[in-house]
Amino acid sequence: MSAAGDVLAQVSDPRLVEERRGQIVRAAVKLFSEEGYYPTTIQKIARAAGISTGLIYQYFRDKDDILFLTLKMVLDTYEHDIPPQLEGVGHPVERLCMAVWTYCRIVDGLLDATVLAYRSTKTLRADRRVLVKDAETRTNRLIEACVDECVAGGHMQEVNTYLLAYQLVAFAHAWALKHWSVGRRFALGEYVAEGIKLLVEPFLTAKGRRVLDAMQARTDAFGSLGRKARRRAPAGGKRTK
Amino acid sequence: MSAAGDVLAQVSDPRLVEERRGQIVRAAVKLFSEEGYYPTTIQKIARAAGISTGLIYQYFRDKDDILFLTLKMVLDTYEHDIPPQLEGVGHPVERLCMAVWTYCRIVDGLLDATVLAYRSTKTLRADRRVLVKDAETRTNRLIEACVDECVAGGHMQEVNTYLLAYQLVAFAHAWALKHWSVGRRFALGEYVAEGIKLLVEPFLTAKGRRVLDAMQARTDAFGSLGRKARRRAPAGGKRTK
Amino acid sequence: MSAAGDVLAQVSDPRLVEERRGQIVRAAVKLFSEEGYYPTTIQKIARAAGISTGLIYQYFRDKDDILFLTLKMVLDTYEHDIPPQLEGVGHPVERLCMAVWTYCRIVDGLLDATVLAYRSTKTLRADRRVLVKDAETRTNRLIEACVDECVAGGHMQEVNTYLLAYQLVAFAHAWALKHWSVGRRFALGEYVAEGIKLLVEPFLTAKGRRVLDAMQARTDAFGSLGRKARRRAPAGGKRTK
Amino acid sequence: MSAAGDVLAQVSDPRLVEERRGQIVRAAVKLFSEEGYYPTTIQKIARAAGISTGLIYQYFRDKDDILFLTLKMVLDTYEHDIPPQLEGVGHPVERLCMAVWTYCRIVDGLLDATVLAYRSTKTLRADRRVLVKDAETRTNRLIEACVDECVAGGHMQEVNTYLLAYQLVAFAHAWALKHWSVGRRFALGEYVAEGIKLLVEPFLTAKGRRVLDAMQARTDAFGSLGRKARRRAPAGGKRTK
DNA sequence: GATGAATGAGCTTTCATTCAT
DNA sequence: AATGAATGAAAGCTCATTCAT
Repeated sequence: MSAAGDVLAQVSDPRLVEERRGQIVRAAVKLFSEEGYYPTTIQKIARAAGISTGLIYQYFRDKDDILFLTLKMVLDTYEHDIPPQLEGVGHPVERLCMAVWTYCRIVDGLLDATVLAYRSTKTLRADRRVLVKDAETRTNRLIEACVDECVAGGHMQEVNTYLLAYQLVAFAHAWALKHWSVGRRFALGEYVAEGIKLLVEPFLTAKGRRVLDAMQARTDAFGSLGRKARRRAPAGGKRTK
Repeated sequence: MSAAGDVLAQVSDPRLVEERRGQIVRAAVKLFSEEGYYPTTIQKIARAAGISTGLIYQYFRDKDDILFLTLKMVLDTYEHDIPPQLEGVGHPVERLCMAVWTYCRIVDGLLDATVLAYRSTKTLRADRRVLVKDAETRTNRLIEACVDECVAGGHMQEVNTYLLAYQLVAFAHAWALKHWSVGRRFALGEYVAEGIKLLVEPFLTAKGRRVLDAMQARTDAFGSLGRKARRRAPAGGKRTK
Repeated sequence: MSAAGDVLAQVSDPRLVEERRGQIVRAAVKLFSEEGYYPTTIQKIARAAGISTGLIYQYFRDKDDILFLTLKMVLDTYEHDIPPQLEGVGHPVERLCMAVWTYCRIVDGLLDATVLAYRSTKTLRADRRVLVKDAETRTNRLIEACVDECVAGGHMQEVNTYLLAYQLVAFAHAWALKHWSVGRRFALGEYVAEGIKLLVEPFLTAKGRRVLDAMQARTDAFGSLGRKARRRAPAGGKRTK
Repeated sequence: MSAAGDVLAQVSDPRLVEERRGQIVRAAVKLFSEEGYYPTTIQKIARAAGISTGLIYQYFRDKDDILFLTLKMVLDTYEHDIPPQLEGVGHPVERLCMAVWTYCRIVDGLLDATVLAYRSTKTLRADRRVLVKDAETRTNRLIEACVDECVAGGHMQEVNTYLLAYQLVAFAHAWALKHWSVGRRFALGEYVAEGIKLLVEPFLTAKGRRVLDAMQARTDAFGSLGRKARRRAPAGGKRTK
């Protein structure tokens, strides 16, 4: 737990460490996302974070360290922000849809950072890379678990849940990776609705399908959101922030 | 037509230009794929290509130029290697399956290079980036066209062909991007077979499904290949060469 | 008297100044000796001294200041530790031998620090350097005086006392400077005994020689010490502490 | 022979390597000697050598490499310049005197560089340090061999030849190390003459002494040189060059 | 008096690019 | 057409020194 993944700080006050690292990582996410890892200099990060160059090295051992925490932050967001949204959602099919919807929303909020994760994971030192992949695997399992529940409850046919989960994740990621194309054609809500139609609906049993229909009737689920989203993001610019 | 995408050479003999560029790009694909764009130095490329540093600048204006041609080579492979495989394949469903299968095989042959495309497209100068995305779009259209044919022929239900094509492409890419996980669980043939089950079969009409069944019975299509592939790649670790 | 050599402190209480400086210089001697002046950071000194970085600047104006006091401490040890050992020793020849013996013992206790003095004197600011050299000169004079006494008393032939003193000092220093070679071959006592044979005995008059013989017979002077020392330092690797 | 001590160059032409390294080392000897290793920047060395910063790294792996070759150059000068001077000198006593005299002359020509060797050997990486010490040992053996010959020929009493050789070396080095004091009092020739009186003469047998007397009568050996030298170096400035 | 977080100048080193040969 | 030595700007990182608390 303390081995490869730890980023040691030279400053003792934990509150300060927390705060400064936040400052730095926020600046780094933005810059790495916009320009990439290598073109982003420590100087630029420092300036963007409003601190001096030297100070960065009180909180990170080297540039790789910054990238690691930056990617970890993104991956952790995926991992930690989905479960709370599922709380209280009882039905497996609803849970799955909510998971997909939440995942896509998170990606939408971390558009550039998601692209960054794809671009820069390989840049990390090998031991770090493993940790990032582990985090990704855990997030996949979250989705996979939802699919499993559906199958177990007889709401979904027997499918390769591992691959279907992967495909759902790929779908969410594509919102960021291919945003230049996909984002021009769909609002987020529409995108998610189409995704459900493509990657969830076909595998539902009659029983499961009824749940989905009911759910959609009840909430007009993603349509409304979609229309809202469309108004706010027709062009598709940077939105990491 | 000659504007952004052209890579000017200072050498006049076109045959030589062709040859030298091939040498250089082959070396670059390998190195960029393995270590990434920035850590790969021009000197390393020259050494790997068996020529001198200076000579590279007779055939490329700068390092970005090399990356551009390198990515273009990868994208062009996608674009150009699929159609010949479809030639003579008459039935839309068969064509679609063959397209997916071919795409995955190409990706399998360019594992690292595919990852490179994801990592480094954003590194390109903006005008170049557009050209790469265009090439990607054209490849997508290839798949989309197959899907369209299926729908038009009544072999497939009405679906969002654009998105389905995207999902199929994402599926092929995932073989490279998530090879560390997927490659450990499936042989290539199995992977493709599962993909068809997940992203093609569910949308087929009864008519279409019969074609697929017949096809699979006839060729034992991917199963055999899968078994063959399995023997050769149990661990996972194919390298672009 | 207060010009170049003074190291100003910002703290008023003299007792405290004394104590803190002692703390700091002790840490500095150790670190400078082990790693050299430049590789030793102020932070390391502070940590080794058990105080904060900032506090050092309350007692020293800058890093050069610390080096100065550090070297001064070493040089002062030479200068101040010899005379007490000569007290009560009446005969010039005995005094000379005792001086050499004491000098070597001091060097043995400050092995690394002696090397430090050779390495780092030139690093000092010019005005400081002079002071260090003055201290060295005074120590030399101590030895020279002993030689002079011997000559004056007719125990030693007319020699260039200045040079002989220098050579005796060089002999003592060599115990530290060439310890990697000399320390492997001799115990300290043997080394000193050989030094006397080489640099004192040859110049003694018959009269002086008799004194030396008597002295050696009486005390088995350095032989015993030599044997003792040999047991404790067969390998060579005494560290300043 | 090729292990730790080798300094790899990235340039292939050996003549060029030789020349450039000479340029660089000459500049480095001068600068390291004057200001010390750490305060001398690569930029300064490059400027002094009349080349660009980057070029230095084509001929040296890092700064430590430069220091190593610099010190090696000094040590090699000691080792290689003495033997030729002994050629044709037949008598052991004459050979010994000539060796001492030559050593001192070499030191005189490398005043600052000799000081540098004392200051900076410890700065070298451990494996390199050993090589430098080996070179020093070999030079010592040169002197020791001369002493041995004298003893073997019955020209010198039985003495600890190892230690006597060390003292003679220390004597030569002192001309550089304590030049601020010694150089003010003696011309080089006088210094050497006094050294012979102090460290050679006393140990000669009657037979050996006669040779020395004859030699001094014949050549007025160092006196004349001493006077010459005195005129040229009364103050004692930097003379490395 | 004491702390230690913060600063920023300055260092070593790399590498895309040029150009004399 | 080809070489590869040479350039120098720019990067990551360190550390003496300061100063708010």
